[in-house]
Order: sequence, then C-alpha cells, then structure tokens
Amino acid sequence: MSNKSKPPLTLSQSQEDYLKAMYLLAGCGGIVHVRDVAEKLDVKKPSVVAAVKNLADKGLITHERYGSLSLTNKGKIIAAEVCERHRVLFEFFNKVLGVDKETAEKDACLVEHYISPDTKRRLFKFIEFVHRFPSEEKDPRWLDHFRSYMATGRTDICAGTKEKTV
Amino acid sequence: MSNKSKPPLTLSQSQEDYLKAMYLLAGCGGIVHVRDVAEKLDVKKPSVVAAVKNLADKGLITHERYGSLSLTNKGKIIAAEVCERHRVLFEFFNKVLGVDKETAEKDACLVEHYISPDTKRRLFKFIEFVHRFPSEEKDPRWLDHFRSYMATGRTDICAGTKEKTV
DNA sequence: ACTAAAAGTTAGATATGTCTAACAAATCAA
DNA sequence: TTGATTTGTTAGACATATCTAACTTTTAGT
Repeated sequence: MSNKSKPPLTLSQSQEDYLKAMYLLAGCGGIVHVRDVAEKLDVKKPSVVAAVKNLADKGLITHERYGSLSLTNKGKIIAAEVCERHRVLFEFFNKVLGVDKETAEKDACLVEHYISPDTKRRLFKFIEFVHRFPSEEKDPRWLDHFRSYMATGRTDICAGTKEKTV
Repeated sequence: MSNKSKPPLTLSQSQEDYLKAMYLLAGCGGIVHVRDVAEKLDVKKPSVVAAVKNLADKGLITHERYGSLSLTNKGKIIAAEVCERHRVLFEFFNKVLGVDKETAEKDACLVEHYISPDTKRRLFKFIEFVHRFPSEEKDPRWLDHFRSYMATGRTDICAGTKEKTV
C-alpha cells in the first residue's frame, strides 16, 4: 500500500483556462491542436506548449509530440466542472441580476476560478429555484419586483401590491 | 496641455489585497507598519516592501523610508471600493445563498477582485432589495422558499403550502 | 518526391510576486 | 547611552506565465 498521499491537485486560473479551452474545442471527440488553443485564448503557441506540458504532467491531458491533444477522463471531469461553474455564474449574472451578456460572460470567466464548491452548488440551486417558481414558464414575481427596483430604485411595489394573487 | 493620457490604473489581485489590508489596518487615522501588513496578509516583510513601492509609484500610498505607511485620498477611494465589493459579495453568499461565514469570507476575498462595476452595483441592489422586501424586519417569502428548496430539494412549497403561514 | 507553408517546439527574455539571508535603522531597556 | 531587539530594506533566488526569434517537424500542393 503506497503511503504517498497525492497532492490535492489545484489548478491556477491559467491552467483552468487552458483545460476549459481544450475541452470546449474538443467538443464531441474532435481533435484539438496547439494552434486552436492559442487562438481561442489569444496567446502565442509557446505559451500553449508550456501549459500543455504542465497539464500533461498532472495527468489531465495527453499529447504526443507534434501531434494532437486530448483530455484524459480526469481532465474532462475537471474541465466540465469549470464549465459548470461558468454556466452557473453567467446565468446568475445575466438572468437574475440582468447584467448584459458580454459583461456577464467576462465576469463569469474570471470569477469561475474562485468560487468554492459549496457556493457554486447553492448558486446552482438558486438558479434552479428561479427557473421553477412559480412555474417554468415565467419568472417569479419577486424577480419582476427586483427588476422594477433596479430600474426605478423605488420600493412601492410591495407597498401597493402587498398580497399578490398568484 | 499634456497629451499623455493616464493609463487606466488597474490593480492586480495582489495589489488590491495590499491596499485593502492597509486601509483596514489604518482604521480611523491609525498608523500602519510594514510589519502589520505582512502579518495580516501572511507574507514576509520584503514582499510588503515591494508592494509598497509599487503602490507608492501609482500614487495610492505614501511611505517615508523606515517610517509608516498611509493611503492617499486616491488610495482610500480605491480601497473603499474593494471593501465594498467584498461586503456585497459576502452578504450575498452568506445571507442570501446561506453559505457559512468562513467560506463566504474566503470566496468574497477572491471574487472581489474580478467582478465588474455593473455586476457589483446590481448585486448591491439585489441585497438591498432582499433587505427591504417585504419589510426590513424579516426576509421576503421567496427567500424562505429558497431556503426550503435548498434544504429539501423539493418544489412542493408552491404547490402544497402555497400560502405559507410564517 | 520535393518544396513551401503551416504547425509545433525550444531557448531565452521579461514581468510579477513571492521567498531567504544579510544588512541597516530605529526603538527600547538597563 | 549603549547594546539588544525589533523593524525595515536590499540583494538575489525561484516559480509562474507570458513573449519573440529561431528552429524542427508535418502537411499540402504540384
């Protein structure tokens, strides 16, 4: 029985970005090239090569010299988690807070690297909650109220319409 | 008329952390030492000295050799903004999502560096909204529903207990 | 099959931000 | 006031992550 406890495998923001880019570029079984990653992340190829070496050492991707890149199962799992964090944040910023898509996207791209699993989970639940109540069809009334509040800065919705007929 | 347009003055995460630490340590006119900052941020003194030089060059703090540190007005304004972002995020994570204080604190510390002004503003409004509706005394009903949903994963509040007796 | 273009790699520079070790200044205690 | 302790600084190492320039390998066109 090996007593070497594996290190917790934390990735830097940069490393998560590379992994996510490869994951998204790969799509369903597609082939990923250094070139594509460089383009997607707007960095030069040597930067990608360095990152690739890094992630390969961590067992998250495989790479044969002068060949193509692919994610290991472990890499896919982690990349999917990053994407999920991104999605949840984007939804919250855009759908709930009403941040425009472009800004929501940028914020999500940065913030996704830093929220804890618990916060992510709760945010996920929150969005689920928003989408389900009172029905999947329309936003809950309180969200409409919030939007009004954002727009007008006024608090007269509740005062006037206190007991709402749902 | 000088045609040198001033650069937009963006701070790195690290720089914001140093500025915030000094701001909080200074409190109301208190004196801040390199030592204190190092302790607060859990770094060594030479790291603080490097950061101090950096922030002083940007006109955010002043520092006389072997003496104490103080924030300029500009520095105070920026530090206050960072603190505000922190507060807003903490409140949201803790009060709305129900994340435990420690985690909410950690998440806020990281995320505070990355949310855009607009997202911060909306989050601020959101929290204000939560605190005001239906009254300043108690949480809005939908938030109770969300908590239930978090706890039970069930969607039967609206269906079964539509009009909840609080 | 050969050559030119494209893609990948290496080496080495730069920037940031951290550290340790050694040194300098200030403060404190006797 | 002087010597020890604390505090601040400098120099230099290291890690990460980026870049450019030069090189190698692969691919594609003819």
